[in-house]
Amino acid sequence: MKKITIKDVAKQAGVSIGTVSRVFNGYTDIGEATKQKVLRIADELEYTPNLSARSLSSKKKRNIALLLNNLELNNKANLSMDILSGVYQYTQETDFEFFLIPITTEQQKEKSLQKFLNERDISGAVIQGLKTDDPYIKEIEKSSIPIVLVDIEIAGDHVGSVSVDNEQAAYEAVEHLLSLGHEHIALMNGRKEAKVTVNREAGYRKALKERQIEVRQELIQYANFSEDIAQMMALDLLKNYPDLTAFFCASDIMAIGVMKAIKETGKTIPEDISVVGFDDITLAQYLTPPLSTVTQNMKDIGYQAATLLSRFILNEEIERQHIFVPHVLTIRETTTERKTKSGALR
Amino acid sequence: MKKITIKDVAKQAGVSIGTVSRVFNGYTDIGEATKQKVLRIADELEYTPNLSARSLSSKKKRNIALLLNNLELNNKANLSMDILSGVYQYTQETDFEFFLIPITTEQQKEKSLQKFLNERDISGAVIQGLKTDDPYIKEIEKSSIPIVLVDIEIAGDHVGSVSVDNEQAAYEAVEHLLSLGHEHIALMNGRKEAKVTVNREAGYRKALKERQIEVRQELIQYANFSEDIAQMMALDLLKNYPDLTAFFCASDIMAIGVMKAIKETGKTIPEDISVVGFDDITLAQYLTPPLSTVTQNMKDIGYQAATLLSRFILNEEIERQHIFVPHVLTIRETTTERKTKSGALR
DNA sequence: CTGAAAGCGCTTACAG
DNA sequence: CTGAAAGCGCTTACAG
Repeated sequence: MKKITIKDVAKQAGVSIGTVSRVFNGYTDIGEATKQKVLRIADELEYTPNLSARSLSSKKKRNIALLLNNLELNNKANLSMDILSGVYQYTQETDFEFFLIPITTEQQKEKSLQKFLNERDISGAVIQGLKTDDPYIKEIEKSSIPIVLVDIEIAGDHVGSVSVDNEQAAYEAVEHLLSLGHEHIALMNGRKEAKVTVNREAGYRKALKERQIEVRQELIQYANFSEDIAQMMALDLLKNYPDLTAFFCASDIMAIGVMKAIKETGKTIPEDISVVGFDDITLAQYLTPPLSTVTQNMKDIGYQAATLLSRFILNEEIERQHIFVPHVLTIRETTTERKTKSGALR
Repeated sequence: MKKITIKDVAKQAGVSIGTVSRVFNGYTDIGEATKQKVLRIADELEYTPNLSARSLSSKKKRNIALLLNNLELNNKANLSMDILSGVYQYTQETDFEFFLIPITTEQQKEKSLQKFLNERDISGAVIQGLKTDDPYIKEIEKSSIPIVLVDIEIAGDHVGSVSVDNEQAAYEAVEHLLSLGHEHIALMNGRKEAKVTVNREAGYRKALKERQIEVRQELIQYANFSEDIAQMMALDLLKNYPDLTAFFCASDIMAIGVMKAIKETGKTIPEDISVVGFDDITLAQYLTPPLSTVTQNMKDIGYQAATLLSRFILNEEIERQHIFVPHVLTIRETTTERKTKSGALR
């Protein structure tokens, strides 16, 4: 099957290739008759413009990429696919071309972002999974490539970000626990380098402060978003601080570790210890008991990110460089009122 | 930041663009000195060849794509990301370029596979999530595009497939149940149009036959890989056939539905009813009780598929067009010996 | 070992 | 409204 090109349809239709090109690019000053004829022939021949050629010759750049950092590490939580769906849907609705580029922190050291994008004439990218100490962060700050980051905010007039309002969401989660009567609430937090870690901790502190409850530094742990580490740390916490009655975890994955630790010590969830997670990954609702958590709509995050990116690329008016996507606190069965033991604390 | 091209490095290095091109394409008949110089300059300038231009001008095609059909529907099981990792890893290890193309059954009607691939000069694709009644199946059969299908086998000398040995795996799963003393085993099967459905059913039948146990058609249900439908059907089965003591489910997602149904009827797993799933999605080990299931290594499947595809593209010797990737029966806690009631059956 | 040149499949001013 | 032509950034015979 010989590849059919613009020449073939031009010849068949008896017009020049310029004309064929024009009808395919939506030029309006084309005779209706020739336009129809070209379209008909193109259809018969099953012609589609070659995107490489187009992107080479065209000045308008309409390629956007989704860069997924450390895909395999983040795989369990399965958030990337949803973001992908959102970004992809946006490109489908508009006339952007979509590219997926998996990267790793290692690769960032070897090949600049600029190179990745130049290779494919990509005009901007949404990036997920970047940590504050990743090499690309610095590059993004000093370059002028349009970039939208998921879950991490950095400076620059060509860079935006989208996420849920992590501080507010964490605040609500902790406030939920507080309203249930819990006072000694541990925070199982993520990797210190992650922006969300800082924000979620701020929400935790704010909620406690509002209720005039002292923040106990020893109840704040950083488990690097790891189920196993969270489990270990929770075990320690449970052993050393018997007055603990609740955990707020900065990710569902860590909440799973925490729940395992709680069960290990023979306590029950939520009667003895309440747990709130963050993310609402697929797993969350299938845990026993089903996990109360902060639901983020990752597909929406992807869609919004792509939308914002396109505004940067098209040089359109930007109202806000940082977009908050709505979250909701989904209360399932890992949270309940603190049980008041006889001679309880306080 | 001006885009830097082959011309820039040629000028800087004082050579022709042809020479620069040659060093970047690994030609061996280049003076060592000029080669080093070109490389140095290219590095200083942060030059990378533009892939669009390369793919336009080059005759060798080194682009492969992963087509993911109905991504969003299959999202829960989260198998696609693993396949993606596998295919991507292969392209990284070789010098193929990787493209991801999400498609839907709807889109298949509007745009031929050929068109999708022509657009980007893609020489072959691995496709996941295709059903036997999808439009592309016919197109693949009559075209001559190198294609490797995951989980579905079709005819053609330019098409291959990779999957676990579904019949054998199902056989082992059911045999496991049989060896535990179960005799009345329901099969919660998938969508009839899926090839895996047929194969897994064959394995189920084979296992029963070997033990001379009659296959009861009424115990075989097709739940379309849906959790909810499986739940409904299992409920009916449980109601109408009280002698049932085990379920073999053709996917973990359906196993989840079945487990819900069992709990709904007040029975316990595995004491009253044993359950075996298929896939070993992330969820499986977090269920209560953790699900016994057939583990497939989807990343390996992706990697093998890409490997096979490259052989088609490069016109290399193909030993087998269908590759079986090893599976393992992972026994967790949803299966146990059939309890022998007083006056039990048989 | 290396340069000059044709060509890949398009887009887009420029004329008319 | 449409054609002719330059040009996008490369690769690759063809000479020498």
